[in-house]
Amino acid sequence: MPTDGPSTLELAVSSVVFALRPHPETGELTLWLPLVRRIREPFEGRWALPGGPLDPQQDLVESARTTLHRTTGLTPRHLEQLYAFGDADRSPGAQDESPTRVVSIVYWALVRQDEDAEAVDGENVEWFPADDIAEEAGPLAFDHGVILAYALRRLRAKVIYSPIAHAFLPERFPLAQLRQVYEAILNRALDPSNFRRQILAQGTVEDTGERMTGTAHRPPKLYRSSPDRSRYTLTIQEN
Amino acid sequence: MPTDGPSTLELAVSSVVFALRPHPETGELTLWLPLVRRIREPFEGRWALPGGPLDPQQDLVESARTTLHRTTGLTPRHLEQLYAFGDADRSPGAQDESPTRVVSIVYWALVRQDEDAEAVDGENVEWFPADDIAEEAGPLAFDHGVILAYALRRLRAKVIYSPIAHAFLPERFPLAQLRQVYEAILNRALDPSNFRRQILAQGTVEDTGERMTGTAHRPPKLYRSSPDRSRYTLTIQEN
DNA sequence: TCAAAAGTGTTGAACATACACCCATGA
DNA sequence: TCATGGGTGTATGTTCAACACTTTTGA
Repeated sequence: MPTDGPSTLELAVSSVVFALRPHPETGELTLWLPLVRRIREPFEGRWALPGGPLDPQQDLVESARTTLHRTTGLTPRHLEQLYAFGDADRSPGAQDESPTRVVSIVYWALVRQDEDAEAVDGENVEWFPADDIAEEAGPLAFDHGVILAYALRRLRAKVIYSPIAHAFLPERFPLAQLRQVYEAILNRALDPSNFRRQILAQGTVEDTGERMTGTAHRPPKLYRSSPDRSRYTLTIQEN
Repeated sequence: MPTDGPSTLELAVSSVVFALRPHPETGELTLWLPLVRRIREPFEGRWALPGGPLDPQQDLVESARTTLHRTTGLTPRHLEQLYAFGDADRSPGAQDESPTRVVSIVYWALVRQDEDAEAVDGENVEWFPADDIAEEAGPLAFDHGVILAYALRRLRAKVIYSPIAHAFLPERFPLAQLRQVYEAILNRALDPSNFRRQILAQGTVEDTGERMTGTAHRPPKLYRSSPDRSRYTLTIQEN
Protein backbone atom coordinates (compact mmCIF):
# COMPACT_ATOMS: atom_id res chain seq x y z
CA MET A 1 0.00 0.00 0.00
CA PRO A 2 1.47 3.37 -1.00
CA THR A 3 2.25 5.73 1.85
CA ASP A 4 1.15 8.69 -0.19
CA GLY A 5 -1.56 8.73 -2.78
CA PRO A 6 -3.07 11.20 -5.21
CA SER A 7 -4.82 14.19 -3.68
CA THR A 8 -6.65 15.64 -6.64
CA LEU A 9 -9.47 13.98 -8.49
CA GLU A 10 -10.42 14.19 -12.12
CA LEU A 11 -13.39 12.82 -13.96
CA ALA A 12 -13.03 11.67 -17.55
CA VAL A 13 -15.42 10.14 -20.05
CA SER A 14 -14.11 7.68 -22.66
CA SER A 15 -15.73 5.50 -25.28
CA VAL A 16 -15.25 2.17 -26.93
CA VAL A 17 -16.70 2.59 -30.42
CA PHE A 18 -17.57 -0.51 -32.40
CA ALA A 19 -18.24 -0.55 -36.13
CA LEU A 20 -18.49 -3.45 -38.55
CA ARG A 21 -16.19 -3.45 -41.56
CA PRO A 22 -14.64 -6.14 -43.75
CA HIS A 23 -11.44 -7.60 -42.41
CA PRO A 24 -8.43 -6.48 -44.50
CA GLU A 25 -7.23 -10.04 -45.00
CA THR A 26 -10.15 -12.44 -44.87
CA GLY A 27 -12.71 -9.96 -46.19
CA GLU A 28 -15.19 -11.11 -43.57
CA LEU A 29 -17.19 -8.66 -41.53
CA THR A 30 -15.45 -7.91 -38.24
CA LEU A 31 -15.49 -5.47 -35.36
CA TRP A 32 -13.35 -2.36 -35.72
CA LEU A 33 -12.74 0.47 -33.32
CA PRO A 34 -10.99 3.84 -33.40
CA LEU A 35 -8.05 4.66 -31.15
CA VAL A 36 -6.32 7.97 -30.51
CA ARG A 37 -2.56 8.34 -30.32
CA ARG A 38 -1.41 10.15 -27.20
CA ILE A 39 0.70 13.18 -27.99
CA ARG A 40 1.94 13.86 -24.48
CA GLU A 41 2.98 12.12 -21.32
CA PRO A 42 1.95 9.93 -19.71
CA PHE A 43 2.01 7.17 -22.31
CA GLU A 44 3.08 9.47 -25.13
CA GLY A 45 2.95 7.66 -28.47
CA ARG A 46 0.68 4.89 -27.28
CA TRP A 47 -2.87 4.31 -28.48
CA ALA A 48 -5.80 5.13 -26.20
CA LEU A 49 -9.58 5.16 -26.20
CA PRO A 50 -11.09 8.43 -27.38
CA GLY A 51 -12.16 10.53 -24.42
CA GLY A 52 -11.53 13.60 -22.35
CA PRO A 53 -12.27 15.40 -19.11
CA LEU A 54 -15.89 15.93 -18.17
CA ASP A 55 -17.23 19.43 -18.69
CA PRO A 56 -19.25 20.26 -15.53
CA GLN A 57 -22.01 21.70 -17.71
CA GLN A 58 -22.46 18.55 -19.75
CA ASP A 59 -24.32 15.31 -19.17
CA LEU A 60 -22.08 12.24 -19.11
CA VAL A 61 -23.49 10.86 -22.32
CA GLU A 62 -23.24 14.25 -24.02
CA SER A 63 -19.60 14.38 -23.12
CA ALA A 64 -19.03 11.02 -24.76
CA ARG A 65 -20.92 12.19 -27.83
CA THR A 66 -18.96 15.41 -28.34
CA THR A 67 -15.56 13.81 -27.86
CA LEU A 68 -16.54 11.12 -30.30
CA HIS A 69 -17.69 13.57 -32.89
CA ARG A 70 -14.57 15.65 -32.52
CA THR A 71 -12.19 12.73 -32.91
CA THR A 72 -13.97 10.48 -35.40
CA GLY A 73 -16.60 12.63 -37.11
CA LEU A 74 -19.24 10.14 -35.99
CA THR A 75 -22.47 10.63 -34.06
CA PRO A 76 -23.54 7.10 -33.20
CA ARG A 77 -27.16 6.68 -32.08
CA HIS A 78 -26.43 3.78 -29.82
CA LEU A 79 -24.46 4.99 -26.83
CA GLU A 80 -24.63 3.14 -23.55
CA GLN A 81 -22.78 3.30 -20.27
CA LEU A 82 -20.37 0.44 -19.75
CA TYR A 83 -18.59 0.85 -16.45
CA ALA A 84 -16.81 3.33 -14.21
CA PHE A 85 -13.12 2.62 -13.74
CA GLY A 86 -11.65 4.33 -10.76
CA ASP A 87 -9.16 2.40 -8.68
CA ALA A 88 -6.79 4.73 -6.86
CA ASP A 89 -3.75 3.25 -8.59
CA ARG A 90 -5.04 2.92 -12.14
CA SER A 91 -2.55 3.18 -14.99
CA PRO A 92 0.46 2.19 -12.87
CA GLY A 93 2.96 3.26 -15.51
CA ALA A 94 1.92 6.84 -15.08
CA GLN A 95 2.17 7.13 -11.33
CA ASP A 96 5.38 9.12 -11.15
CA GLU A 97 4.48 11.76 -13.69
CA SER A 98 0.83 12.21 -12.75
CA PRO A 99 -0.18 12.30 -9.10
CA THR A 100 -3.72 13.00 -10.23
CA ARG A 101 -6.36 10.39 -9.55
CA VAL A 102 -8.56 9.87 -12.59
CA VAL A 103 -11.97 8.20 -12.56
CA SER A 104 -13.12 7.26 -16.06
CA ILE A 105 -16.71 6.64 -16.95
CA VAL A 106 -16.66 4.51 -20.06
CA TYR A 107 -19.39 4.36 -22.68
CA TRP A 108 -19.67 2.05 -25.59
CA ALA A 109 -21.03 3.05 -28.95
CA LEU A 110 -22.34 0.96 -31.83
CA VAL A 111 -22.05 2.56 -35.24
CA ARG A 112 -24.75 1.96 -37.84
CA GLN A 113 -23.46 0.88 -41.21
CA ASP A 114 -24.94 3.96 -42.86
CA GLU A 115 -23.51 6.24 -40.17
CA ASP A 116 -20.09 4.73 -40.67
CA ALA A 117 -19.74 6.55 -43.99
CA GLU A 118 -19.33 9.81 -42.04
CA ALA A 119 -16.23 8.55 -40.28
CA VAL A 120 -13.26 10.83 -40.80
CA ASP A 121 -9.77 9.79 -39.88
CA GLY A 122 -8.12 12.50 -37.86
CA GLU A 123 -4.40 13.20 -37.59
CA ASN A 124 -3.84 10.92 -34.65
CA VAL A 125 -6.88 8.70 -35.01
CA GLU A 126 -6.75 5.26 -36.53
CA TRP A 127 -9.19 2.33 -36.78
CA PHE A 128 -8.15 -1.22 -35.87
CA PRO A 129 -9.80 -4.65 -36.06
CA ALA A 130 -10.89 -5.29 -32.47
CA ASP A 131 -9.34 -8.72 -32.17
CA ASP A 132 -5.98 -7.66 -33.59
CA ILE A 133 -5.38 -4.70 -31.30
CA ALA A 134 -2.47 -6.31 -29.49
CA GLU A 135 -0.51 -6.98 -32.71
CA GLU A 136 -1.47 -3.86 -34.59
CA ALA A 137 -1.57 -1.19 -31.91
CA GLY A 138 0.66 -2.64 -29.21
CA PRO A 139 -0.16 -2.22 -25.52
CA LEU A 140 -2.68 0.55 -24.96
CA ALA A 141 -2.24 3.54 -22.67
CA PHE A 142 -3.44 3.47 -19.06
CA ASP A 143 -5.68 0.47 -18.36
CA HIS A 144 -7.45 0.83 -21.68
CA GLY A 145 -6.49 -2.69 -22.73
CA VAL A 146 -8.48 -4.07 -19.81
CA ILE A 147 -11.39 -1.79 -20.60
CA LEU A 148 -11.44 -2.89 -24.22
CA ALA A 149 -11.35 -6.56 -23.29
CA TYR A 150 -14.26 -6.00 -20.95
CA ALA A 151 -16.25 -4.15 -23.61
CA LEU A 152 -15.75 -6.97 -26.09
CA ARG A 153 -16.81 -9.56 -23.56
CA ARG A 154 -19.91 -7.57 -22.70
CA LEU A 155 -20.83 -7.06 -26.34
CA ARG A 156 -20.58 -10.76 -27.09
CA ALA A 157 -22.57 -11.65 -24.00
CA LYS A 158 -25.24 -9.06 -24.54
CA VAL A 159 -25.87 -9.79 -28.20
CA ILE A 160 -27.40 -13.14 -27.31
CA TYR A 161 -30.06 -11.86 -24.91
CA SER A 162 -30.75 -8.38 -26.21
CA PRO A 163 -31.44 -6.98 -29.67
CA ILE A 164 -28.38 -4.70 -29.75
CA ALA A 165 -27.20 -6.22 -33.01
CA HIS A 166 -29.86 -4.15 -34.75
CA ALA A 167 -27.95 -1.04 -33.73
CA PHE A 168 -25.35 -1.83 -36.39
CA LEU A 169 -27.91 -1.77 -39.21
CA PRO A 170 -29.72 1.03 -41.03
CA GLU A 171 -33.46 1.70 -40.82
CA ARG A 172 -34.42 -1.14 -43.16
CA PHE A 173 -32.49 -4.33 -43.72
CA PRO A 174 -32.87 -7.95 -44.89
CA LEU A 175 -32.55 -10.68 -42.28
CA ALA A 176 -29.42 -12.03 -43.90
CA GLN A 177 -27.65 -8.81 -43.00
CA LEU A 178 -28.77 -9.06 -39.41
CA ARG A 179 -27.45 -12.59 -39.37
CA GLN A 180 -24.10 -11.40 -40.68
CA VAL A 181 -23.92 -8.95 -37.80
CA TYR A 182 -24.49 -11.73 -35.30
CA GLU A 183 -21.93 -13.91 -37.07
CA ALA A 184 -19.37 -11.12 -37.03
CA ILE A 185 -19.82 -10.44 -33.33
CA LEU A 186 -19.98 -14.07 -32.24
CA ASN A 187 -17.37 -15.22 -34.70
CA ARG A 188 -19.26 -18.28 -35.88
CA ALA A 189 -21.69 -19.24 -38.62
CA LEU A 190 -25.42 -19.43 -37.90
CA ASP A 191 -28.01 -21.53 -39.69
CA PRO A 192 -30.00 -19.10 -41.87
CA SER A 193 -33.36 -20.82 -41.53
CA ASN A 194 -33.24 -21.26 -37.77
CA PHE A 195 -31.88 -17.76 -37.33
CA ARG A 196 -34.86 -16.41 -39.23
CA ARG A 197 -37.30 -18.28 -37.02
CA GLN A 198 -35.66 -17.20 -33.78
CA ILE A 199 -35.54 -13.55 -34.71
CA LEU A 200 -39.13 -13.51 -35.93
CA ALA A 201 -40.27 -15.39 -32.82
CA GLN A 202 -38.73 -12.86 -30.46
CA GLY A 203 -40.59 -10.07 -32.21
CA THR A 204 -37.75 -7.57 -32.35
CA VAL A 205 -38.17 -6.95 -36.07
CA GLU A 206 -41.20 -6.29 -38.22
CA ASP A 207 -41.84 -6.74 -41.91
CA THR A 208 -41.87 -3.47 -43.86
CA GLY A 209 -43.70 -5.06 -46.79
CA GLU A 210 -40.89 -3.93 -49.07
CA ARG A 211 -38.20 -5.95 -50.73
CA MET A 212 -34.64 -5.19 -51.60
CA THR A 213 -34.13 -4.71 -55.34
CA GLY A 214 -31.11 -5.19 -57.52
CA THR A 215 -29.81 -8.20 -55.63
CA ALA A 216 -27.97 -10.90 -57.47
CA HIS A 217 -30.85 -13.29 -56.93
CA ARG A 218 -34.20 -13.64 -55.23
CA PRO A 219 -35.00 -10.29 -53.57
CA PRO A 220 -35.22 -10.54 -49.78
CA LYS A 221 -37.87 -8.87 -47.62
CA LEU A 222 -36.86 -5.76 -45.76
CA TYR A 223 -37.43 -5.52 -42.03
CA ARG A 224 -37.14 -2.75 -39.49
CA SER A 225 -36.43 -3.20 -35.80
CA SER A 226 -39.57 -2.88 -33.71
CA PRO A 227 -39.87 -0.11 -31.16
CA ASP A 228 -38.34 -1.44 -27.98
CA ARG A 229 -40.70 -2.95 -25.43
CA SER A 230 -37.80 -2.29 -23.05
CA ARG A 231 -38.21 -5.84 -21.91
CA TYR A 232 -34.57 -6.21 -22.76
CA THR A 233 -32.87 -2.89 -22.44
CA LEU A 234 -31.61 -1.86 -19.08
CA THR A 235 -30.54 1.54 -20.23
CA ILE A 236 -31.44 4.21 -17.81
CA GLN A 237 -33.68 7.21 -18.13
CA GLU A 238 -32.54 9.49 -15.36
CA ASN A 239 -35.69 11.59 -15.40
CA MET B 1 -31.70 24.50 -21.30
CA PRO B 2 -30.31 26.52 -18.39
CA THR B 3 -28.30 29.58 -19.30
CA ASP B 4 -25.92 28.91 -16.49
CA GLY B 5 -24.89 25.55 -15.10
CA PRO B 6 -22.80 24.23 -12.26
CA SER B 7 -19.10 24.93 -12.43
CA THR B 8 -17.69 22.64 -9.77
CA LEU B 9 -17.72 18.89 -9.88
CA GLU B 10 -17.97 16.41 -7.06
CA LEU B 11 -17.71 12.63 -7.08
CA ALA B 12 -19.75 10.59 -4.63
CA VAL B 13 -20.17 6.88 -4.04
CA SER B 14 -23.50 5.51 -2.82
CA SER B 15 -24.90 2.04 -2.25
CA VAL B 16 -28.14 0.18 -2.47
CA VAL B 17 -27.93 -2.51 0.19
CA PHE B 18 -30.30 -5.45 -0.03
CA ALA B 19 -30.95 -7.88 2.82
CA LEU B 20 -33.67 -10.49 3.22
CA ARG B 21 -35.87 -10.28 6.29
CA PRO B 22 -39.43 -11.36 7.11
CA HIS B 23 -42.08 -8.86 6.13
CA PRO B 24 -43.62 -7.20 9.23
CA GLU B 25 -47.17 -8.02 8.11
CA THR B 26 -47.17 -11.13 5.98
CA GLY B 27 -44.16 -12.70 7.63
CA GLU B 28 -42.81 -13.71 4.23
CA LEU B 29 -39.19 -13.18 3.32
CA THR B 30 -38.74 -9.87 1.47
CA LEU B 31 -36.08 -7.43 0.40
CA TRP B 32 -35.13 -4.74 2.87
CA LEU B 33 -32.70 -1.87 2.54
CA PRO B 34 -31.25 0.79 4.81
CA LEU B 35 -31.76 4.50 4.19
CA VAL B 36 -30.15 7.48 5.83
CA ARG B 37 -32.06 10.56 6.88
CA ARG B 38 -30.54 13.77 5.60
CA ILE B 39 -29.75 16.22 8.35
CA ARG B 40 -29.02 19.23 6.18
CA GLU B 41 -30.06 20.93 2.98
CA PRO B 42 -30.68 20.06 0.28
CA PHE B 43 -33.49 17.62 1.00
CA GLU B 44 -33.18 17.94 4.77
CA GLY B 45 -35.37 15.39 6.53
CA ARG B 46 -35.77 13.14 3.51
CA TRP B 47 -34.40 9.62 3.23
CA ALA B 48 -31.41 8.92 1.00
CA LEU B 49 -29.11 6.07 0.01
CA PRO B 50 -26.06 5.69 2.22
CA GLY B 51 -23.04 7.26 0.58
CA GLY B 52 -20.54 10.06 0.66
CA PRO B 53 -17.86 11.92 -1.24
CA LEU B 54 -15.03 9.90 -2.72
CA ASP B 55 -11.74 10.06 -0.87
CA PRO B 56 -9.05 10.52 -3.58
CA GLN B 57 -6.90 7.91 -1.81
CA GLN B 58 -9.55 5.23 -1.87
CA ASP B 59 -10.71 2.79 -4.51
CA LEU B 60 -14.34 3.21 -5.53
CA VAL B 61 -15.41 -0.05 -4.00
CA GLU B 62 -13.48 0.66 -0.81
CA SER B 63 -15.31 3.92 -0.48
CA ALA B 64 -18.64 2.12 -0.73
CA ARG B 65 -17.47 -0.39 1.86
CA THR B 66 -16.36 2.16 4.45
CA THR B 67 -19.48 4.30 4.18
CA LEU B 68 -21.58 1.21 4.52
CA HIS B 69 -19.77 0.02 7.58
CA ARG B 70 -19.99 3.42 9.20
CA THR B 71 -23.72 3.81 8.66
CA THR B 72 -25.02 0.25 9.05
CA GLY B 73 -22.29 -1.70 10.82
CA LEU B 74 -22.28 -4.15 7.94
CA THR B 75 -19.44 -5.41 5.75
CA PRO B 76 -21.23 -7.23 2.92
CA ARG B 77 -19.07 -9.57 0.85
CA HIS B 78 -21.04 -9.06 -2.31
CA LEU B 79 -20.46 -5.53 -3.58
CA GLU B 80 -20.85 -4.75 -7.25
CA GLN B 81 -20.94 -1.63 -9.34
CA LEU B 82 -24.38 -0.72 -10.59
CA TYR B 83 -24.24 2.48 -12.60
CA ALA B 84 -22.84 6.00 -12.65
CA PHE B 85 -25.47 8.71 -12.41
CA GLY B 86 -24.28 12.07 -13.54
CA ASP B 87 -26.66 14.20 -15.56
CA ALA B 88 -25.83 17.88 -15.21
CA ASP B 89 -29.25 18.66 -13.73
CA ARG B 90 -29.70 15.75 -11.37
CA SER B 91 -31.80 16.25 -8.24
CA PRO B 92 -33.73 19.22 -9.65
CA GLY B 93 -35.17 20.18 -6.26
CA ALA B 94 -31.73 21.13 -5.06
CA GLN B 95 -30.64 23.33 -7.91
CA ASP B 96 -31.04 26.67 -6.20
CA GLU B 97 -29.23 25.83 -3.01
CA SER B 98 -26.42 23.74 -4.51
CA PRO B 99 -24.76 24.86 -7.73
CA THR B 100 -22.41 21.92 -7.38
CA ARG B 101 -22.57 19.17 -9.99
CA VAL B 102 -22.45 15.74 -8.38
CA VAL B 103 -21.65 12.51 -10.18
CA SER B 104 -22.61 9.44 -8.14
CA ILE B 105 -21.16 6.04 -8.69
CA VAL B 106 -23.64 3.60 -7.25
CA TYR B 107 -22.84 0.14 -5.91
CA TRP B 108 -25.22 -2.51 -4.81
CA ALA B 109 -24.57 -4.85 -1.93
CA LEU B 110 -26.16 -8.15 -1.02
CA VAL B 111 -26.09 -9.03 2.67
CA ARG B 112 -25.68 -12.63 3.73
CA GLN B 113 -28.20 -13.83 6.29
CA ASP B 114 -25.46 -14.51 8.79
CA GLU B 115 -23.84 -11.12 8.18
CA ASP B 116 -27.16 -9.40 8.74
CA ALA B 117 -26.91 -10.07 12.47
CA GLU B 118 -24.17 -7.45 12.67
CA ALA B 119 -26.48 -4.72 11.41
CA VAL B 120 -26.70 -1.81 13.82
CA ASP B 121 -29.32 0.86 13.48
CA GLY B 122 -27.70 4.27 13.71
CA GLU B 123 -29.34 7.49 14.82
CA ASN B 124 -30.57 8.46 11.38
CA VAL B 125 -30.49 5.08 9.72
CA GLU B 126 -33.58 2.97 9.21
CA TRP B 127 -34.39 -0.20 7.26
CA PHE B 128 -37.43 -0.42 4.98
CA PRO B 129 -39.08 -3.17 2.92
CA ALA B 130 -37.92 -2.42 -0.64
CA ASP B 131 -41.35 -2.52 -2.23
CA ASP B 132 -42.97 -0.28 0.38
CA ILE B 133 -40.46 2.57 0.19
CA ALA B 134 -42.92 5.02 -1.33
CA GLU B 135 -45.47 4.58 1.48
CA GLU B 136 -43.08 4.19 4.37
CA ALA B 137 -40.26 6.58 3.52
CA GLY B 138 -41.95 9.04 1.18
CA PRO B 139 -40.11 10.46 -1.82
CA LEU B 140 -36.38 9.99 -1.52
CA ALA B 141 -33.76 12.74 -1.73
CA PHE B 142 -32.10 13.66 -5.04
CA ASP B 143 -32.82 11.08 -7.75
CA HIS B 144 -32.41 8.20 -5.33
CA GLY B 145 -35.90 6.92 -6.04
CA VAL B 146 -34.93 6.35 -9.66
CA ILE B 147 -31.70 4.69 -8.63
CA LEU B 148 -33.49 2.36 -6.25
CA ALA B 149 -36.04 1.38 -8.89
CA TYR B 150 -33.22 0.60 -11.28
CA ALA B 151 -31.39 -1.48 -8.71
CA LEU B 152 -34.49 -3.52 -8.00
CA ARG B 153 -35.10 -4.10 -11.68
CA ARG B 154 -31.51 -5.19 -12.18
CA LEU B 155 -31.56 -7.52 -9.20
CA ARG B 156 -34.72 -9.24 -10.44
CA ALA B 157 -33.34 -9.54 -13.95
CA LYS B 158 -29.94 -10.77 -12.88
CA VAL B 159 -31.12 -13.39 -10.46
CA ILE B 160 -32.49 -15.48 -13.31
CA TYR B 161 -29.28 -15.75 -15.33
CA SER B 162 -26.60 -15.50 -12.67
CA PRO B 163 -26.11 -17.21 -9.33
CA ILE B 164 -26.24 -14.00 -7.26
CA ALA B 165 -29.01 -15.39 -5.06
CA HIS B 166 -26.34 -17.45 -3.32
CA ALA B 167 -24.87 -14.21 -2.02
CA PHE B 168 -27.73 -13.92 0.45
CA LEU B 169 -26.95 -17.26 2.08
CA PRO B 170 -24.28 -18.43 4.52
CA GLU B 171 -21.52 -20.90 3.70
CA ARG B 172 -23.75 -23.97 3.84
CA PHE B 173 -27.46 -24.10 3.19
CA PRO B 174 -30.27 -26.46 2.16
CA LEU B 175 -31.80 -26.00 -1.28
CA ALA B 176 -35.13 -25.00 0.20
CA GLN B 177 -33.49 -21.89 1.62
CA LEU B 178 -32.02 -21.01 -1.74
CA ARG B 179 -35.46 -21.41 -3.23
CA GLN B 180 -36.90 -19.06 -0.66
CA VAL B 181 -34.35 -16.46 -1.69
CA TYR B 182 -35.41 -16.73 -5.31
CA GLU B 183 -39.06 -16.59 -4.30
CA ALA B 184 -38.48 -13.50 -2.20
CA ILE B 185 -36.66 -11.68 -4.97
CA LEU B 186 -39.00 -12.71 -7.77
CA ASN B 187 -42.11 -12.47 -5.64
CA ARG B 188 -43.61 -15.74 -6.78
CA ALA B 189 -43.67 -19.36 -5.70
CA LEU B 190 -41.39 -21.88 -7.41
CA ASP B 191 -41.93 -25.61 -7.75
CA PRO B 192 -39.54 -27.26 -5.27
CA SER B 193 -38.76 -30.32 -7.36
CA ASN B 194 -38.13 -28.46 -10.60
CA PHE B 195 -36.13 -25.83 -8.77
CA ARG B 196 -33.87 -28.52 -7.35
CA ARG B 197 -33.22 -30.00 -10.77
CA GLN B 198 -32.47 -26.66 -12.38
CA ILE B 199 -30.03 -25.56 -9.72
CA LEU B 200 -28.23 -28.90 -9.69
CA ALA B 201 -28.10 -28.92 -13.49
CA GLN B 202 -26.42 -25.51 -13.68
CA GLY B 203 -23.73 -26.70 -11.30
CA THR B 204 -23.58 -23.59 -9.15
CA VAL B 205 -23.89 -25.58 -5.92
CA GLU B 206 -22.19 -28.68 -4.65
CA ASP B 207 -23.18 -31.25 -2.06
CA THR B 208 -21.27 -30.94 1.21
CA GLY B 209 -22.20 -34.47 2.26
CA GLU B 210 -23.67 -33.06 5.45
CA ARG B 211 -27.26 -32.67 6.47
CA MET B 212 -29.06 -30.12 8.54
CA THR B 213 -30.06 -31.48 11.94
CA GLY B 214 -32.86 -30.51 14.25
CA THR B 215 -35.36 -29.79 11.50
CA ALA B 216 -39.01 -30.43 12.08
CA HIS B 217 -38.93 -33.29 9.63
CA ARG B 218 -36.71 -35.06 7.14
CA PRO B 219 -33.27 -33.47 7.35
CA PRO B 220 -32.22 -31.81 4.08
CA LYS B 221 -28.78 -32.04 2.51
CA LEU B 222 -26.51 -29.05 2.91
CA TYR B 223 -24.93 -27.47 -0.15
CA ARG B 224 -22.32 -24.82 -0.68
CA SER B 225 -22.03 -22.58 -3.73
CA SER B 226 -19.33 -23.77 -6.10
CA PRO B 227 -16.37 -21.55 -6.85
CA ASP B 228 -17.39 -19.32 -9.73
CA ARG B 229 -16.45 -20.47 -13.21
CA SER B 230 -16.90 -16.76 -14.02
CA ARG B 231 -19.00 -17.83 -16.96
CA TYR B 232 -21.67 -15.67 -15.45
CA THR B 233 -20.02 -12.88 -13.56
CA LEU B 234 -19.09 -9.77 -15.40
CA THR B 235 -17.47 -8.16 -12.43
CA ILE B 236 -14.25 -6.49 -13.31
CA GLN B 237 -10.72 -7.09 -12.19
CA GLU B 238 -8.94 -3.87 -12.96
CA ASN B 239 -5.47 -5.33 -12.78
C1' DT C 1 -48.54 -43.90 12.53
C1' DC C 2 -49.14 -39.30 11.13
C1' DA C 3 -47.78 -34.80 9.32
C1' DA C 4 -44.62 -32.42 6.74
C1' DA C 5 -40.88 -31.49 4.09
C1' DA C 6 -37.13 -33.87 1.15
C1' DG C 7 -36.32 -35.87 -2.89
C1' DT C 8 -37.38 -38.95 -7.39
C1' DG C 9 -39.99 -40.33 -11.55
C1' DT C 10 -42.99 -39.56 -15.42
C1' DT C 11 -45.58 -37.32 -18.80
C1' DG C 12 -46.83 -34.06 -22.34
C1' DA C 13 -45.87 -29.59 -24.31
C1' DA C 14 -42.71 -26.15 -26.04
C1' DC C 15 -38.58 -25.30 -28.19
C1' DA C 16 -34.08 -25.99 -30.71
C1' DT C 17 -31.17 -28.19 -34.31
C1' DA C 18 -30.30 -30.18 -38.53
C1' DC C 19 -31.33 -30.46 -42.99
C1' DA C 20 -34.38 -31.51 -47.09
C1' DC C 21 -36.77 -28.94 -50.13
C1' DC C 22 -39.26 -25.24 -52.81
C1' DC C 23 -39.16 -20.18 -54.58
C1' DA C 24 -37.78 -16.17 -57.21
C1' DT C 25 -34.68 -13.69 -59.46
C1' DG C 26 -30.40 -12.19 -62.73
C1' DA C 27 -27.54 -13.80 -65.87
C1' DT D 1 -32.04 -22.97 -67.79
C1' DC D 2 -28.96 -22.68 -64.17
C1' DA D 3 -26.82 -20.95 -60.09
C1' DT D 4 -27.69 -18.70 -55.87
C1' DG D 5 -29.37 -17.04 -51.91
C1' DG D 6 -34.32 -16.39 -49.89
C1' DG D 7 -37.58 -18.75 -47.49
C1' DT D 8 -40.68 -22.95 -45.67
C1' DG D 9 -41.49 -27.62 -43.86
C1' DT D 10 -40.44 -31.40 -40.99
C1' DA D 11 -38.20 -35.00 -38.13
C1' DT D 12 -35.48 -35.68 -34.05
C1' DG D 13 -33.71 -34.56 -29.70
C1' DT D 14 -33.62 -31.60 -25.61
C1' DT D 15 -35.47 -28.79 -22.08
C1' DC D 16 -39.17 -27.54 -18.99
C1' DA D 17 -43.61 -27.25 -16.16
C1' DA D 18 -46.81 -29.94 -13.73
C1' DC D 19 -47.71 -33.22 -10.56
C1' DA D 20 -47.93 -38.08 -8.75
C1' DC D 21 -45.32 -40.62 -5.82
C1' DT D 22 -41.77 -42.38 -2.48
C1' DT D 23 -38.55 -41.36 1.51
C1' DT D 24 -37.17 -39.81 6.01
C1' DT D 25 -37.48 -37.65 9.99
C1' DG D 26 -39.81 -35.59 14.78
C1' DA D 27 -43.62 -35.73 17.33
